[in-house]
Amino acid sequence: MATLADVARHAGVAASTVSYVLSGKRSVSEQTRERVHRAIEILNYHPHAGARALASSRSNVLALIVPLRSDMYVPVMMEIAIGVVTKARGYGYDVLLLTNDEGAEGIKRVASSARADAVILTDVGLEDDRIATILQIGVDAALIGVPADPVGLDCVDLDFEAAGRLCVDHLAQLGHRTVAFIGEADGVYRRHTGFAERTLRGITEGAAVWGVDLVHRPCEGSYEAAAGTLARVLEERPQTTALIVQNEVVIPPLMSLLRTTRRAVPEDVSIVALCPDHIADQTAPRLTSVQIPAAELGTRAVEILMRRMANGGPSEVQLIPPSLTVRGSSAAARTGGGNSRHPAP
Amino acid sequence: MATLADVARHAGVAASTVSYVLSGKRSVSEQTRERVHRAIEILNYHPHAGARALASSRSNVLALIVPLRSDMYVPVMMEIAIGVVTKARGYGYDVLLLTNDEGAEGIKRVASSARADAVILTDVGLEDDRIATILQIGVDAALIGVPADPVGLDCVDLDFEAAGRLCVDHLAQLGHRTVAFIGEADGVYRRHTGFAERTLRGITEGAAVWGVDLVHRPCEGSYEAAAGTLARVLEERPQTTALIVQNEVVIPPLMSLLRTTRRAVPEDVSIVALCPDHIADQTAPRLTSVQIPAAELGTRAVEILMRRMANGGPSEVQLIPPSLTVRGSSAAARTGGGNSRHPAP
DNA sequence: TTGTAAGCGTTATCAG
DNA sequence: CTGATAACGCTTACAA
Repeated sequence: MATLADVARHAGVAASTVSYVLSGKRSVSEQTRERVHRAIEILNYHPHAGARALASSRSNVLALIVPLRSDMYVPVMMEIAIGVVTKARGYGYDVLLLTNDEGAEGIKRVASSARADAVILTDVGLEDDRIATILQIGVDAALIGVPADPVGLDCVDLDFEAAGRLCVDHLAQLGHRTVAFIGEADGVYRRHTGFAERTLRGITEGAAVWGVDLVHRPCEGSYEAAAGTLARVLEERPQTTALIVQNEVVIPPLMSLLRTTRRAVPEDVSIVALCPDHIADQTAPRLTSVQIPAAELGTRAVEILMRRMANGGPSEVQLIPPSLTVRGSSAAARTGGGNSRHPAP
Repeated sequence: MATLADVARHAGVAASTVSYVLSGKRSVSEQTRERVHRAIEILNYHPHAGARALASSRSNVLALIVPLRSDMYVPVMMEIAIGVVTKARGYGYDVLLLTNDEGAEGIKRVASSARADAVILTDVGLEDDRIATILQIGVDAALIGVPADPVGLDCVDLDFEAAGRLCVDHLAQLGHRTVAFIGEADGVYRRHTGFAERTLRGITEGAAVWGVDLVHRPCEGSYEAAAGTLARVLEERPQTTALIVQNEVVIPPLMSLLRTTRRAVPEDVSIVALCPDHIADQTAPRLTSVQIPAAELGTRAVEILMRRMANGGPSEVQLIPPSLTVRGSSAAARTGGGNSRHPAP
């Protein structure tokens, strides 16, 4: 492997000049720059990342911490990761992938060993123990998700509360008065995951405002869970005309159950989902949904970090405004004073 | 941040001694080792990764290259990544996440800048341009997937050919004689993705051996695609009694379509899937399936690299034998000489 | 516009 | 069993 010194020798310049050509931190005459570049080309020179990190005390690496839990929707995670990596590369950064089983220790490790310059946290809970570590060691960080107390932290997330409200608004405007919210698995709420609780709040408040009669049912990802939850909802509240669904894996079973029990979507039951667009596009009928902008969450997190590492400045919470796309799964509620075609026995 | 020198001073020993305490590369008296460890504790010392990489010319980092294509099943990718990261940590390695949009350049970059010691490739095609790069720069690599010419390469994959044959065996033994294979999206075959072609070959050969009448239908992930594919298959070959499905995302639409058209699974149509277990468990009835051992692929890739970086030795191709789990979606074919309840008009 | 040289924090060789 | 010390390859004042 050629070193900077080799390049300098070959180009007949000082080592520092080569370095400056590469970093652009001081002006270099067109001539010598050319010569240096040629030498780099010829010798196939690649700067040694470790040496660079040592001398500059910057690793040009971002650490991305992902959960290894399986009760979260994986494709969203993956999309975030892709977004992060792609954006980071645009700034000349690489991305280190950490799982959460190292917990806060992992963050401490990569930060204090200077393996990474900054950290991106995903799946942030309302009370998240990793936050204490971040504040304590003072590593630059961006959170995807908003904790209960975001003071001094850079966060980005979909505005889930507004998203929840948006779902209710849409249904209420269509005349729906009895709505069920099929949510994430119970554990997600017990962990006080921010996005889940905020969505619930938005939906609850929206329902109160519109006078919509609402129930919330957490739901695991299996077919049985979906079946049980749906059956219970329809039995207890046969006048239900609309479903809001936040648990993406439960959408396919839900759809086929409705079909099996001969309830047409959207004629008998309207559905509004909170999910990535490509999920909403894969069902028949397509789902009216509030989009989860996963890739954008990733790229924004990177942008936040780049800004922070350059400027400093005050921390901020970025809430991305939700947008609801009307597709085929929602329609005006069956008229007739809340009666249903499927009255209780 | 405390440095090794600080620790040495605090413990009253030479810097080299501290280094040796950490690496264990030469014996140190119980006493001094204690003192050093105490100093490390007190000063909260963490070795500087860059300095280490520079001095030892090993980064202790693995690079994992993932595709950013969306026509591959994402959860499998994620599971592989989790497996890789977890296993790598066990060996003291961190994992750098690269997307394939840098292509072979990305590999070159991290390898020649010594950002990573070795590379793990996923989504390996039969003819993969990244292989040339790997061989050329001589970086240690493990491929998840097997190229057409694996000479000199370390590979690991599910034995997809055997997996395909296994599916046919199972169905044939149940008396099925007309089978459709719903495969990956057309692009996957056009890219000559190894696993897809091998599966097809296994299925084709199995069908030939058993005298099973087989059609292969590539299928995109949308509901419409699934619907179209299924409709066409059933129209053209109404005597079809079994489906082999390799495209995980079309499973939910397929199931609900069968339900809608009043074909019972497994009474009218048997289904065998090639997919991760948790997918097979999420439908009703649960799917008879050949498991895709995603996490194991990841951990094996790491093990291969660790062995290679330690020993050298000849390269190897590890094909994990498939295992078929019988669940509720497959049953004996309807008897009666291949007649169907749904004859052509 | 360019060169010189002092680190950056480890590892590993060579003595003792 | 332990200590000095020369690399490792690059960045960045400080000079010229």
